[in-house]
Amino acid sequence: MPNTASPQQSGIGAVRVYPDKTPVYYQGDAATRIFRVNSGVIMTFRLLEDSRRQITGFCTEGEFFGLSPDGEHMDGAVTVTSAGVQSVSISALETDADLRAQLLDHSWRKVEDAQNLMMTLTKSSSEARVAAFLVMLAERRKRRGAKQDENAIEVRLPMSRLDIADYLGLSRETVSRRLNDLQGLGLIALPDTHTANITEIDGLRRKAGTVVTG
Amino acid sequence: MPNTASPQQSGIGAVRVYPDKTPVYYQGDAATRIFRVNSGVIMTFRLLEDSRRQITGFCTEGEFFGLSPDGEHMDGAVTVTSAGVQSVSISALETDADLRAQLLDHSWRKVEDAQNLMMTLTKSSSEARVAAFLVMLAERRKRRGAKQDENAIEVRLPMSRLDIADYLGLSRETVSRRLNDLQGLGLIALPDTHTANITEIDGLRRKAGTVVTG
DNA sequence: CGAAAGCTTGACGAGCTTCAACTCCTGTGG
DNA sequence: CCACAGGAGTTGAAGCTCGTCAAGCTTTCG
Repeated sequence: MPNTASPQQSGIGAVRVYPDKTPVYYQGDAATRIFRVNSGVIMTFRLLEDSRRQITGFCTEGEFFGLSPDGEHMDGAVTVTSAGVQSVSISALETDADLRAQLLDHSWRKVEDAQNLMMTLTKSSSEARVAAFLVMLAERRKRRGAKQDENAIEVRLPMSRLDIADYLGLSRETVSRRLNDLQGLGLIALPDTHTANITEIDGLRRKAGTVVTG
Repeated sequence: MPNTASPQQSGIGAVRVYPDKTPVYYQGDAATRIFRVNSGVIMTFRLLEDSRRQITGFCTEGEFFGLSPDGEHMDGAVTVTSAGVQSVSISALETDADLRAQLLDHSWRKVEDAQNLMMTLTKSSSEARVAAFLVMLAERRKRRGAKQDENAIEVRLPMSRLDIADYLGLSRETVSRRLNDLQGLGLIALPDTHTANITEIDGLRRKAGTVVTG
């Protein structure tokens, strides 16, 4: 593992840039480092024996991933887009109290996100799930300070339909259908496969029922 | 709030005993304390506007609950059985490094559990979910040092069928049907509604596919 | 420019939810 | 002591949503 020299900033060590669709670590790997997204999008996922997949999260700028209690990664991580990733040895936790505090806060949020996702997965129709997914992405863009007209939020969908499906617990066909339905209802526009223009965020929220904040 | 004097053990403060089916805190309450189960069973859940419910976990001896990043509880908590609960002010985190370390570890496990549950919820048939639920309870009993014959594990089901349903994302009718199916297959016996005797844990595991460890 | 991968659309069937009726158990009051 | 009411659980029947299979279409990339 070729690690570049580490700029010491708040306990954060080596920085590295990955091309898109590149693994960062594999499920089952020894968990020796903690990761944080600098730029781009990372997704984490778990695999079953029969090669089914649950995507457990899409991580964007500022988010931690790769946390593991037992020294072994329970999920895998790949880049969706090209991404910059910081990492720090897990042993740095011993000495860096600030990092520990950050991680504790972040972990609680992760639990919250996971529970939100559970609500979406069990209690919602396919339409509600897809709507919730779009709302989540819109919220995330807004949080990142993308100041824009409320009535034409452009959301990027760098991941494939199958990725979305495996996140929402649906088939790729259903994702495709529901996206088109929402377009037919005039809530969104789909100029190309990887872009969604939200024209009625309120209507979308109503469809979503519960907002996924993860 | 009648808090008894606090036995200081590893930063854990006030102890309190609740009868069964008693709220410990409500969704939306200010999160000023952190809780830990001393005895009995607690369940945490989230509500939607339309009064649907997702049970996010059943907590038994030793488990923490009520962790919240934003000073407000995102879930509610009630006792399933009569239960002893320790609690400590959230401000104790500042001074107690040992508690912080425990919580960080516990939080990561919670994320893992939530993700396991997600796998179960999205990728499994109703039969697999119910089987996974029973295996989870059996594992938990074993972990608690209940040394017993592998071929007659008695599992208590103190929660209602609806509670199980809301945990597994099913209807109570389906839970009922699948439990009876498993009994018909000779994998379990149901002497009464709140007891399941697992007679073939391996067969049950096979049905479950993925084991829920939460 | 052509091949491969990703996406969409249609038809069909399985599995779960919903609705409804009935049973069982518990507790309460006459 | 028994009748009755209410909640929880079970069981049956019908309907709908979503997954699966299959074919056609579009985008991407060498």
